[in-house]
Amino acid sequence: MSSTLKDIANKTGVSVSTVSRVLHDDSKKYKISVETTARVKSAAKDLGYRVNALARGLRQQKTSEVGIIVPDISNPFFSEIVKNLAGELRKKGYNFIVYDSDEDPNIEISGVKSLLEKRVDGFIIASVGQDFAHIKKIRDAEIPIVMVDRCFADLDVDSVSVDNVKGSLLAVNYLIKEGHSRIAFIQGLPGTYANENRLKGYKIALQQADILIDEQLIVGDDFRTFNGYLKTKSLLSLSNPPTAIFTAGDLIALGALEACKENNIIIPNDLSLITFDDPVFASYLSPALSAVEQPTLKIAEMAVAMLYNRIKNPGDERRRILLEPKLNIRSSVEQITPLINISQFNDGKKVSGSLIKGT
Amino acid sequence: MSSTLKDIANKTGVSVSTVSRVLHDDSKKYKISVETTARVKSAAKDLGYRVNALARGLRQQKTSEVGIIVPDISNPFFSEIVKNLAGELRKKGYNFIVYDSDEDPNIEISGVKSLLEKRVDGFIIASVGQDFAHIKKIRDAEIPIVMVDRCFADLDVDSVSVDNVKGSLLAVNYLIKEGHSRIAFIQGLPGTYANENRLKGYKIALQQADILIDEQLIVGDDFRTFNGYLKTKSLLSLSNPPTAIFTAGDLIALGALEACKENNIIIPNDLSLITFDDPVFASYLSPALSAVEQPTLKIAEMAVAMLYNRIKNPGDERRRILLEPKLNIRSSVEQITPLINISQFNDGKKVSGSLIKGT
DNA sequence: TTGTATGCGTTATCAA
DNA sequence: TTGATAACGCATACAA
Repeated sequence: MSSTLKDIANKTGVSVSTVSRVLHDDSKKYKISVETTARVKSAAKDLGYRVNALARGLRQQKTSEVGIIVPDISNPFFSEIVKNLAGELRKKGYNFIVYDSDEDPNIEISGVKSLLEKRVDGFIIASVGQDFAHIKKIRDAEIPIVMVDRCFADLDVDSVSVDNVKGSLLAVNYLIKEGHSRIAFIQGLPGTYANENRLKGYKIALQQADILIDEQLIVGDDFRTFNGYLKTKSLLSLSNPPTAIFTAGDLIALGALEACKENNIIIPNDLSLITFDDPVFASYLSPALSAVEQPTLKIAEMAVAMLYNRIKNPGDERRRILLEPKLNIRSSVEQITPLINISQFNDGKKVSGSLIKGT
Repeated sequence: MSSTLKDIANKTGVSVSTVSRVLHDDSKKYKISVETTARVKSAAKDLGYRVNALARGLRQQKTSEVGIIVPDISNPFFSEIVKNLAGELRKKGYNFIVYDSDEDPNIEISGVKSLLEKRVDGFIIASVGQDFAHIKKIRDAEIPIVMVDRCFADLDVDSVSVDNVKGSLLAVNYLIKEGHSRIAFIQGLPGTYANENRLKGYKIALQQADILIDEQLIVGDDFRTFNGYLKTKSLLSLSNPPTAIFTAGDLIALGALEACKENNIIIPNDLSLITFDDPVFASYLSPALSAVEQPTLKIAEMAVAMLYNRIKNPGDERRRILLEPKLNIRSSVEQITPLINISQFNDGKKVSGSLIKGT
């Protein structure tokens, strides 16, 4: 249906190359007469010419496309990331293809395969799971790639993420400061970079306050709402339930909220809640949810800048960027009278005050 | 970097065509010896062969890709739509490319252009703005397309959306039933299909109840949070402010909530609020937000089914599907004592009770 | 100032 | 049972 350079050439009586040059606005460069230029341009318009990106990509061995893969585009955090990524890429003249891996490593792998077949010029991936063979393949094929939010400790690839350990420290130290010591952690997918570091921060905070880590209080297996719901239910039914819950992601927190509502648990009176990730609607929740905010715009900016740099300077050293999280205190955490083991905390010798500034 | 059929042919000593056949699992069909088949397959693996989708698409004149364009991927409604669309398309063996038009008609137009250049096999678009020349171009080029959520009254194209008029009737009739008569409507982008029909439903509901339409109470200009915030502020400062606000979208409602909070307006005591769109977090808001729910999964299913059918049977008659909205009553609307003009409503001769069943 | 010819990687047609 | 070859649409080196 759509016309080609050849069609225009036939119609105007010039050669295909001349048409190509004109349409690239290279008329001056090749000293093509104004008259031919005009004739070609008008013919192109008449015929509704549209360049064929497949042919062009094949010929030029590049597509000006980058492939983006995220675990869950309906998760507010990722949809914001994608949105910001989109804006940044547009500025640089790149198009992009988005894949939703649905938190499934296999879908992610097939997404990578498909994008590779499409010959994208680069990748931006928030990876799921523990396995990174497919990521390594991309890197080793010298195709520019940067990991966002989720990356791998053992794989040397450009990456941008928030300092997850610090984020957890911020949240848990705050809970401790408010008198909590039975603090549960509902985690996301175990083994993932983000989850392990958030867990690590949680544990460090407790240790620094000389609070014993109770494995019963570390639960959960993915970043979805239902996980939060289910695990909150079981935490609530413990003989010695927690006084506070820290969730590893916003969707998990939503699930926790739902479980509490069902059980007539009032937050923060009966239970305190704080979460990693700070979705737009956090302040309108009931109660307004205290949360650790990630700098999504900065993450996107950095990711695109790094990808761009990698495309232009493939030889540069790889970098891992860690961005600062921010604690937003609202009203889902209540100060409680410290229990026994908190007395140890109160001589305060192990708690780093600097981490909870801003409170 | 990546190897080609030719590389494999060279390595194995067979022709390119044979390689192609083997890799298509057409060995039996062409009676290619088991030995050659094995040699080719192993060589392909060794060389890390990966089909070049550009070359294939160019040759076959089809890509098995569909282009999706939505106004705002960070809007929960659209991210859900995209997610569901993705799942449905995957089932049918289609890949897809997502575009975020950022509620900007020009970005949408350039998105269409770019996807056309990529030679996608079909489009699914939630369009922004009033102009549909670019959509018409797609249709007239006989490229399958279905519009979702937002479409055009004057353009005959396959489409799926919720019954917007009915959705508004549901919401506003409910408000009226609760005794409200000064009901404001904060609209989205004027001139868009969704907005005009939501506005229409709002007006019909008022007229049916013999409530005078006060143009002062119809405000707003886009579907974003800030619009909701700003317009709520100005509605609140009216000498005769509304007792209830109906917002045309979830983001607008969020903005309204923020404005109320700032002005110390308690919902629903001081003001009732209800919105079109029912995001996942609606029930956790403070207060739980009453909302008109759209069947996002069904919208996605229908859209993909229609697109698929259009690809297979280009000649079929075009259809416009209208899906049923659902009113979810929570706690953001308060019953108030009817004002004067509501007495007219109380003889009830014009109100269709059937529309508010489910309450 | 413009044209010719070649190749990007596939698939499909025809031939052997 | 396999191979040679043309064509998809474009960009570019080389000619003229």
